[in-house]
Amino acid sequence: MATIKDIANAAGVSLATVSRVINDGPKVGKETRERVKNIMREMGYRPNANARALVTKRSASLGVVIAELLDPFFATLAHGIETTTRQHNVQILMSAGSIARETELKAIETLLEHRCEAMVVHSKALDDDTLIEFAQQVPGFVLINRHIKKISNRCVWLDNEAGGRLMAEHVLHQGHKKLAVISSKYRIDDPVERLTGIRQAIQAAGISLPDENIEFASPDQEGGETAIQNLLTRGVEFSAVLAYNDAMASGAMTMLLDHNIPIPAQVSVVGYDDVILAKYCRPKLTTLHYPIELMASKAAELALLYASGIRPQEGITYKYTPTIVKRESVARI
Amino acid sequence: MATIKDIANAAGVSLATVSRVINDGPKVGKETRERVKNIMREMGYRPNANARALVTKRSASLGVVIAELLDPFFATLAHGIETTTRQHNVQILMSAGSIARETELKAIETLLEHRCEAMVVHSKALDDDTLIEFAQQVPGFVLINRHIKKISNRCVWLDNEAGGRLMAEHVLHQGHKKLAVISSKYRIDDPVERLTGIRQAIQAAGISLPDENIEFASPDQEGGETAIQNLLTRGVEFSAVLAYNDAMASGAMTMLLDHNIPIPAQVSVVGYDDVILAKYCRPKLTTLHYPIELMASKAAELALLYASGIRPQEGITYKYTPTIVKRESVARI
DNA sequence: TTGTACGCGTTATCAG
DNA sequence: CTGATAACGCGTACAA
Repeated sequence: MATIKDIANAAGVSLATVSRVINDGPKVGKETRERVKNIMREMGYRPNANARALVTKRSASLGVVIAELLDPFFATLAHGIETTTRQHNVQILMSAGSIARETELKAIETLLEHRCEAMVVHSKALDDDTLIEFAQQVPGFVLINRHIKKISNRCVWLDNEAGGRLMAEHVLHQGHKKLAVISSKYRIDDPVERLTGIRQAIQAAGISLPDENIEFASPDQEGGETAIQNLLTRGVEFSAVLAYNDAMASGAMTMLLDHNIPIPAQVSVVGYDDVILAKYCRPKLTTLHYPIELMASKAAELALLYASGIRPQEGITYKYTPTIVKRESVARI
Repeated sequence: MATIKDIANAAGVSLATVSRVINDGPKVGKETRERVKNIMREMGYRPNANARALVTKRSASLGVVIAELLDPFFATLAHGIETTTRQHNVQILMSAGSIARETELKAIETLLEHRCEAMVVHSKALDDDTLIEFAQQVPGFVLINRHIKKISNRCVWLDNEAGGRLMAEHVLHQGHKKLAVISSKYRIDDPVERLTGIRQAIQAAGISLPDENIEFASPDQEGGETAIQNLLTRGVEFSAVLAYNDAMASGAMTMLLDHNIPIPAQVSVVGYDDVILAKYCRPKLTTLHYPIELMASKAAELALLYASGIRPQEGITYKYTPTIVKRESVARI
């Protein structure tokens, strides 16, 4: 592959001149510029990003760490990042962290080796201190879907508690008194925050939520199915179920319908996230809209901004609030 | 960030020695090695991937070009690549091509600038010659979901025609005689190949497929809805509909159910791709399984292999065939 | 306006 | 076993 040197030789000019026309440098003769450009085109010249990154110490690329590309939630997240990086002509280095300490760490470290100064990372397995350290080390380090007070201005996150309240309030307003909750069995923050919000709303309504009305399972369709199965088996009575996410809600609906329990006629279901399947399943799922694409765009923008030298504003943070999307899975009783 | 030089100074050895311990070089004293390793750890040293790529001319990263991260099909594809690259300790450079000539080209060129010798690209907008040229230029250039004869051994693709035949044969075997087809309005190869297969099977069964029974729309849920709407409006009679993909099938089901047409009691629906939503929608979708994750893994492996210097075998190609997955959306009549 | 020379962080080739 | 030293491709002060 042709180098800057080859071009210089072919054009009968020096390396410096070629470099200048590549970067639209200031002082180059009109005709020299044209001549060099033509030669570059003829020889199919492409600047070597590695060499460039080496000397400029900037990489024009943004590192991304997410849990799992397969998951529609993360696909949406990735998409949000991709659209904004593309506008900035920035490449994405993508890694999956799998919500495992070792993997997440490895992913970030590899990104570090590539010297990308901008990163948006979704980490649930690493502890605060580790993340704070990375944030100190990398100017454009931004966390998504997590809030660490010490580095608030590097966090783009969702108010999960508010979300929990909202979903509970919605069914309460529809007259439901007996609620069931199917939550995630994984001990990360999100499920406990959402559950906390749910409890607040229920308590405020003067109702109780017995422990036996709460099921913990894997946060996917299968988990939703088994959770409902357990609830049904134990004879728990409920007219509404609040799910940890849309996948669980979908599984729940499947299992309820399999038991000839009509939705929402007999039981209402509320999801969380508003991923694509919420619109696809039947009945269409009433759920909480998680503006993850928007948040991801914001995170990417911040990462790029901070990486470019702008210091993050002190004391600020980027908190988003979910909103309820009413579709067909909730009925008034 | 500490460089190899800093480590050398701190350890009182030369650059060469440090480089050797980093790469597990052959001849280094046991104790020197330990000492250097400790210093590296203390100083938080991380090799600079850019510098390394510059001198070795190898990048330990694989470029990916797909249409759209949001689409579950591509998410699955990306996931397949990710799992195999992770095993090989290879970073992913991810780009979205949006099925647009300019964008796809730009994406590949950026990857080229990063000098990644391995790439798996999904391109529908670029012409054969352009792609062939890239294949010549990049040893590890592999196409996924496309077949170009001249570079067969760089192609991992699906036999779309066979798929079309299979889906048609399935409903024909179930006794259906009046079929409708909802296809994609985009003029890329896939829809015409699938349609060709469908036609072959129908013809072989001695049945006809009038043009008015075929609708072209955007290959998503909305397109599926409008396609069915058009069919219904025009009074076309059919007992089975073959969709271009699962999203369209899902949209079709929604619209049919909205018209109080039970599925599969009155109308059967078959999808294509077997993306995640096929299991989530109700009734669960009978569809063709597109082994895209497997294919993506294969493509990544080939790309890495070819990039490592192994020459692709002449005359070989990587053709996959879809298989029917029977769920609940097709009935015998 | 153009050219020279140095440095970015590594690897690799020689000598010792 | 270890150490100089020359690349790798490019950007950029400093000269000319």
